[in-house]
Amino acid sequence: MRTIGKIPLLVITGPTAAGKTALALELAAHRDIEIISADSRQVYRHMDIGTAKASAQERAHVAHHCIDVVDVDEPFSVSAFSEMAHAAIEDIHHRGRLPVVVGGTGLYIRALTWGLAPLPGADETLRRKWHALENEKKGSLHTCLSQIDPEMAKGLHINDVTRIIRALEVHTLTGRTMSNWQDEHRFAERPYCALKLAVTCERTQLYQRIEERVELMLTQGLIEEARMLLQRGYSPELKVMRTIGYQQSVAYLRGELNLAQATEQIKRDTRRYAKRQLTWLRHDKEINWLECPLDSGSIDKWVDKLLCRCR
RNA sequence: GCCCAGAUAGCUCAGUCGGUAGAGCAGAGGACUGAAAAUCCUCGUGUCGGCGGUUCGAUUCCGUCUCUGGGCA
Repeated sequence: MRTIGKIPLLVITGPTAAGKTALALELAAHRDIEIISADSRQVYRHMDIGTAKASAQERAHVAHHCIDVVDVDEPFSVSAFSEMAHAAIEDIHHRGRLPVVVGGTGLYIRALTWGLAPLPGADETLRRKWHALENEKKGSLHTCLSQIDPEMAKGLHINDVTRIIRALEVHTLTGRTMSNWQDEHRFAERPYCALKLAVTCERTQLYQRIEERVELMLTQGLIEEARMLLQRGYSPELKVMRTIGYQQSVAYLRGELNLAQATEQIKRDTRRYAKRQLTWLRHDKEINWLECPLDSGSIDKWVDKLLCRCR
């Protein structure tokens, strides 16, 4: 793999609540860096507490990118993120600083470091049409896909409607099958000289950290924040409103859950989310794992290694 | 102290007219190319409270002990 001459990029990932932000901020204290958030929810304005964004003070110390860039009812996607992040990275590098990607959205990090097939974006009209079709007759989309793109259909469960629709969409919009595009792309791009770190903890400890964080979010006013989003006119039906923490807060505000139930569900769903993140990260062989009580200063070695490797 | 009801998976409980047991939740594992904090799939062995007895065989029936509720004193 050719890395010489490419922009050096540090990536800090890991499951939620493992301490990614803290690590990045520690690094910022004595290195000239800027942070690119790789977090599919921190991009939204007015979702601060529930997404554990770095505070205004923290952001005053280090420049942060890809945070607060869209409103809750605006469309956003991996590709929008990629474009934005690529531009930020290039800019940071040209200003002589080290770009550091920090976040737990695996797909965003993959797209950023391994590229993204040049596929068209979402077509809501098509999606609505197919959803209606599937509702009429369960399994009909999978049958349809197996005629168009049998290879893709074989790898997708009949109930995985999201991906089945995407595959149909790509075929309709490009005239080529999804599996064809994927075979061609294979996440084989390497636009940066990247070093990936993932912070993690022993499972019980991670779950304890999650519990503490959820409690903290609630005392910081997570439910009020959700109320504000509703007051701004955002429908609870929006995909983004189904985000962990907000979904349950809305249910509480509507009287569908009591506070204890809402709290328990937020904790549970966050645990499950962390588990899914770990599943995703586990098979990225480029990742260097850091065990969670991190001794301070340990990250410097990695930065030195990165800079040396990418010289 | 006496009476009653319980004791079965991490939790709540079902069940076995005697042939060593199963749901929900929790949890675990996996998938993932413009919805990704979303979405989708798979996974249930546990001294059936302890010790005796009856029986070819007891988690199930009987006795006893321990513990937990509730009631009466």
